Amino acid sequence: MASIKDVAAEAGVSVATVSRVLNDHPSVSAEARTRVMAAVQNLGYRPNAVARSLRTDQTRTLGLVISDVLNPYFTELARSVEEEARALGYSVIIGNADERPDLQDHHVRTLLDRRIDGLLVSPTDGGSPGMLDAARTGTPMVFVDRWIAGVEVPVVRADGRSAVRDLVAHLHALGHRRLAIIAGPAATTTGSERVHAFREALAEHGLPLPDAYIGQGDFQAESGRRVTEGFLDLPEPPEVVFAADNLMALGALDAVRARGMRVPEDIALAAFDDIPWFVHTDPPITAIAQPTGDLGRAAVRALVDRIEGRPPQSVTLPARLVVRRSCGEFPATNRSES
Amino acid sequence: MASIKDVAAEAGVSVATVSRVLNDHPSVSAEARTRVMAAVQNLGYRPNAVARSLRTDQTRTLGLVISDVLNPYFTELARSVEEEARALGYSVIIGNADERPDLQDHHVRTLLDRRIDGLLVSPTDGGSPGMLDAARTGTPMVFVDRWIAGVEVPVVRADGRSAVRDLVAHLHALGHRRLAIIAGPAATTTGSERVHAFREALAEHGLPLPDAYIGQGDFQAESGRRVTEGFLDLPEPPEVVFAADNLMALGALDAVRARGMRVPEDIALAAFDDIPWFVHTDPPITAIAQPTGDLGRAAVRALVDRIEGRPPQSVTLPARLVVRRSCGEFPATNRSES
DNA sequence: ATCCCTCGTGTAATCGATTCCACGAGGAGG
DNA sequence: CCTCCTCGTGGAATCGATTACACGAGGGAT
Repeated sequence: MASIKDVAAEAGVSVATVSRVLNDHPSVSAEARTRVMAAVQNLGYRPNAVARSLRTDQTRTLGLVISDVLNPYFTELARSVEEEARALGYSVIIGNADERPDLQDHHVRTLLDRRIDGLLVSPTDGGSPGMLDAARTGTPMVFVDRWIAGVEVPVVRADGRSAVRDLVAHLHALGHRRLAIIAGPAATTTGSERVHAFREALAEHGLPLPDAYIGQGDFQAESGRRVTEGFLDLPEPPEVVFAADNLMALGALDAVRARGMRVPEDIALAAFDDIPWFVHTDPPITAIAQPTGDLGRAAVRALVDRIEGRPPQSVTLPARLVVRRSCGEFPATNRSES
Repeated sequence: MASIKDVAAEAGVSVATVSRVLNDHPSVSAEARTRVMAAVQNLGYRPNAVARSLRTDQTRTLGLVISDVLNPYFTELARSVEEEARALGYSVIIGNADERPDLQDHHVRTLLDRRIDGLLVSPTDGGSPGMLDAARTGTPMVFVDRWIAGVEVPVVRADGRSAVRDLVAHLHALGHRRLAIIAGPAATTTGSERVHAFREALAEHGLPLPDAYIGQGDFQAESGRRVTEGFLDLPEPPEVVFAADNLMALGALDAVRARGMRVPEDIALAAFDDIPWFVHTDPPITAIAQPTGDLGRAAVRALVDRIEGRPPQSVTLPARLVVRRSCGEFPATNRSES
């Protein structure tokens, strides 16, 4: 592969001049410029990003460590992150933690070894050692979706509290009183916050949230199935199951169906995170939709601000309730479909 | 951030010795080794992958350019690719082409600039200039899922022909005679091959595939919707719509539903590519399942073989039909569910 | 005519690693 | 006791870029 030296030789100038042309530095004669351009064309020369990064100490690359690529919410997030980053002249390297702290750590370390300019993380647990190190040693970093308390890092996330309140009001109005939740891991903020918001919303209607109605999941489909089976085995099973993410809702649906029961006649179902398929499931699933694209874009902007020396800002965007049919229906009401 | 020089100073040895310890070269005294290890610990030193890559001319990184991250098929593929690559000591950088040739080219170029060791591509079109260049100049490369004729690159893909034959037999047995297909872009192999296989299978039953029953889609949901509307507007609409990927099936479902029609009573639906949600759609969708994980792993192994100087092999794995309820039901039959 | 700038260019240092080569110490063999 | 290896080590070149510094040519002001 042709290097800058080859270009210099071909154009009959020094490597310094070639470099100046490539980075369009002002003091290069028009003649030298055209000769260099021609040589670049002839040789099909492309600058070696590795060498450039070594010298300039910047890679124009962002790392994104997400909890689970198979979760449509995170893939949409990844997509918007890449889009915005590209618009700002950065590339993105995605690391998939699969909800495993050790994998998360592996990716953070690998990304740091590659000297990425900044890191976007949706932490899987309370913070793996490598990640905390990175935050402490001053690697530009922004948390997205989930965050870790006590770490000085901007956070870009959705606030689901008012949407959860809307959901509970909706369920209450439909006559449901025994509501259960499939929670995410308590070590994640989204895991604990959603339970918290749910409990508070229930309290507003004078409803309890007994321990038996809090199932411990891990944001994966299999745990949704397992927890739902537990609920159905209870002497007094809940009337509603609220899954804290879309994959656990999928698992819950599997479990309900395996028992030959129907949604919403036998049991109602709602989920946090909305995805296109929820419109076509049987029945269409009522969900809380996050402004995923906006979240991703805001996170990139915050990170790039931090990298380029501007003060980054934490951002919180509201989520909203999308009512469908999985919790039952009013005789006549206007329901929204996305 | 500490460099190898700092470690050398701290340990009281030369950088050469430090490097030897790090790459466990045999001729280093036990004493020097422990001193270096201690220094590494103290300083929290991590080798700079950028510098190492510049010197050794290898990045231990694979590039993966996929057609659309939002398509669950490709995200599953990406996941298995990353997994296998990690097991073999490589990282993966994913580029999302969004079915756009210009974006595909952007990613191929960016990845090449980063001097990745090899490239896994699922080409969006007949081959963008950058990609053909890469293939010609000898960048280790493997096509996955889709490929380009006439380019000397190993291909790892699924063969859907027998599954399509099974599907058509199933549809025929259910009494359907007017079968339509929503095709992918003709420039992609998966776009044209699936139509071809469908047409051949129809011919075996003496059924025609009129032009009006071939809709031109682009593997995105919106095109599935548009094409399906066209089918429904026909004087004699088809009895079955076969979508060449899962997103177009989603669009088709949208269109059918918007007309207030039901699947399979009013029109049957089948799709290429199976995804977990198809079990829970209304109705569950009959689909052709590819061995996605195996495909991803085989592709990585082929690419790494090529990179490390072993002869790479093309691989073709069979896809299989998964019958559900979206095409209608027999009075009594054994249907499989995943 | 002299001085001083500005402009275009080249030489060489540098980034952080790897690795070839040279060198000295010590042991084995004659 | 001398020679020859082997082993552990360090010096320095190298990968491909960027960039500080030096330098010579040419133009404007005095």
